Amino acid sequence: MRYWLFKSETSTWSWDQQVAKGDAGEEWDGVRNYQARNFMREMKLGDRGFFYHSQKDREIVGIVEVCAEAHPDSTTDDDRWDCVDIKAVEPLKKGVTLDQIKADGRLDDMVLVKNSRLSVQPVTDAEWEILCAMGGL
DNA sequence: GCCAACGTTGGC
DNA sequence: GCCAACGTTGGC
Repeated sequence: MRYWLFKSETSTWSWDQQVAKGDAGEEWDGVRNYQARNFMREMKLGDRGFFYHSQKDREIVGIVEVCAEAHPDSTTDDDRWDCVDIKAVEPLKKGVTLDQIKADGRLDDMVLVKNSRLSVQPVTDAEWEILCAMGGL
């Protein structure tokens, strides 16, 4: 299984909205970036990811699971854009902020730190372990 | 609200 | 195929 990170601005699509969808999950649509799309195409059922709130909060708030592999994005007719569906698994006991991540030292190579604009990105096994621990899981 | 970084578009 | 112009994202 591989690990990922999904970024969303709170006012656009929040963790609470994701949780409200339950096990049915929801399309991670609206991505119009080739790198992000390519990562979604690599995702497999059961892969897990962090749900990150960008802009105002800037913290990882929960864990999600891929519940549908890449398919056409229903919000556009442009066949270049695919997306996956994800469902909420559990919230972190304590959110992990970008400040904490930058201060840690072990996480300096995270895509979140190096390429802050990429909205869907891979997370390594080591990074996953560290972040789960920081989140109280 | 500003601006740096990045990606995309389109003229040549 | 290069690169200038433009638009968007997201940290600060």
